Amino acid sequence: MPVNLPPLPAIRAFEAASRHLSFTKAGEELGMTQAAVSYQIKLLEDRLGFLLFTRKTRKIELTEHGALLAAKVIDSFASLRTAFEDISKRSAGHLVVSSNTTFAVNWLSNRLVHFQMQNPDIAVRIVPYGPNADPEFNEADIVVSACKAPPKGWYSHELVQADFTPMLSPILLETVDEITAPADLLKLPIVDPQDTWWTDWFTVAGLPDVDLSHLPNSRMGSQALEANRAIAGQGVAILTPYFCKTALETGQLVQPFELTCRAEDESWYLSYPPTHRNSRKVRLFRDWVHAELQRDGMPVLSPTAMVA
Amino acid sequence: MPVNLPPLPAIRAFEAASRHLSFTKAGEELGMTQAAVSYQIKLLEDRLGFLLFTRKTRKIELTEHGALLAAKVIDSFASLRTAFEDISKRSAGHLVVSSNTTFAVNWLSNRLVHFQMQNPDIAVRIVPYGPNADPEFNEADIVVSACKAPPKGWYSHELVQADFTPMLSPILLETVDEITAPADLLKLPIVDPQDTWWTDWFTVAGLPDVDLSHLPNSRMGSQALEANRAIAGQGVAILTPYFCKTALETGQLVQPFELTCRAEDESWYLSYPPTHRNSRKVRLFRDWVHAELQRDGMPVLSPTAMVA
DNA sequence: AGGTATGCATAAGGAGATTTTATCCATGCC
DNA sequence: GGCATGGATAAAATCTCCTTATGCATACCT
Repeated sequence: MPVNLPPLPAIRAFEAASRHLSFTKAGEELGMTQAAVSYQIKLLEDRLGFLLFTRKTRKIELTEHGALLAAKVIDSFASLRTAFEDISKRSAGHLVVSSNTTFAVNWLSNRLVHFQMQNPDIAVRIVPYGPNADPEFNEADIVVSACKAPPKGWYSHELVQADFTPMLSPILLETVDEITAPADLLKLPIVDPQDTWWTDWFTVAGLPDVDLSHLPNSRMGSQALEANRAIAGQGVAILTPYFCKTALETGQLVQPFELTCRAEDESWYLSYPPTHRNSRKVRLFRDWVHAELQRDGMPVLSPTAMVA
Repeated sequence: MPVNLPPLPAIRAFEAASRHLSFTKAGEELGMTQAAVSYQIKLLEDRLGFLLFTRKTRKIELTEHGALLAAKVIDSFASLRTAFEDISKRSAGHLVVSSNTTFAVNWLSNRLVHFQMQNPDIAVRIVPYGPNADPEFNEADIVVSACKAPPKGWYSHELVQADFTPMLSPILLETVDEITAPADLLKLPIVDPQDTWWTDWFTVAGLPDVDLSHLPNSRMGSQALEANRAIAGQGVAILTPYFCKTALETGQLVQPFELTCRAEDESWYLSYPPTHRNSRKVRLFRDWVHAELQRDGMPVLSPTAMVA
């Protein structure tokens, strides 16, 4: 077990005083009075058992021992300072976004490059977020997720509400006679039939009694994967149109019905711990996300709107 | 002006916690509770704006940033610790004795070697003490001096009282017919006639009216030099027999009268600042001086006797 | 499986160090 | 000689920092 150091405030005072060779100046640097520095130095001298400074009139000089010690202490403090500076710089330049796969794949992946170009000094790393996510998400600066409740205690911005409607591949669509009524969907394989969105949607569509529980459950749990299966023609998936924009535009998916539902109690949130409230990198990313959403014509809440 | 560091207690807590990877153990090492460590770490994390540890159940791990920082902080603290250890060792092994020339020449010089042999780990340096002494005496660990009052605030041990009696070279003695009465001394040159000891001695010797003020004054101010002039036959000096022991034994000086005076208000003192109260090196030297005096048959006060 | 022990988080409260304020002193400088 | 500068010191205020007490999660043991 390491040796105990003398009281740290005393060491700090000594460090500053030995650099300035002045208690007054040291006090100014440390934001305290000359008296306090004097007190701390005396404390340290008493502790060590020898004088660190010889007090001449209107100036002080380091004693032999004092000079020896000062050199090393100044050095150690310089190391400490650069250590904290470095880590601060590094932290300021590294943004870890813990994102839901859906958002990461369908939204972030092809836009992130723009953020990078706008902010070349910030290195972004995307890490998965979810029930079985790497616990590394603890180190995330920002979380983007579809949760009923964002991480408690965190600052959260609602991004978009979770709309959903069935989607399928046009190729799959051709395999059936026609899809004119919601009930027609039941002729097709259903991707992730236990997703509660299905019953919600069917209910709104006028079929409150549809029971999908007997169907094999793929339990993908991520729109990104469900969308992939739908694109691959493996079935009908219930998806958020906004996140399928590209697939819809390129004709990989079609939306057979206009009817979309909105989950009132479930939204996409961007959140971050209170400590990041004033973090530049977080602010830049948050504002960038909002700007992107706005470009897409999404009804975006004020960038500063915050959900407690 | 250097960057401000985060609160030092927080850094210290982090340093220990990152070494132990345990708040509890860190607390034990630092002599505080686990709660206090936890508090300090959180403080630091808030200050930095990112987590330093990821809290798993029953153990903690350093985050990426935390690990980076820990390496450097541990390093800096190690430097600090060795700096203080080194200076303590060095201080413990260096003894600066600020001594009156008389004591240094007549007493210390030929005995010091014994102390060195008994304590090979202590390097002794003698520096002059006196009205026109090098201001370096400020760094002295011990002062030996004949003062009416030892440095105020210092711990002081009375060594011997200042006895004095006239001394002269036997060669000088032969140049006069005979010295039988104190008044005979006046036929000889007087070394340092303004030394108040002369009038004191003559008064006790029954010649209260002797006035030496008209004599040329050499103003040596140090028994060592006065003794040298006496040995050289340049006159009669008034000296402390104990410090002339060698010269008396070898016949370089003789003491014409048994009569010695004692300066009631003037003694030889060994003193040291209160901070050295428990210093090993000071204790060893002080006790050694007492032992030497005792070997000489001097009536020595208890080694722990202290004059406030 | 249940109980216990371990390790960290948190709130409230208090003890104590640390800092400030207010002087004092010495001396360099104009 | 008078003023300004720089440090020492005592008393008082402040405000960290630490402890106590408790809760919570979970690993480990029987």
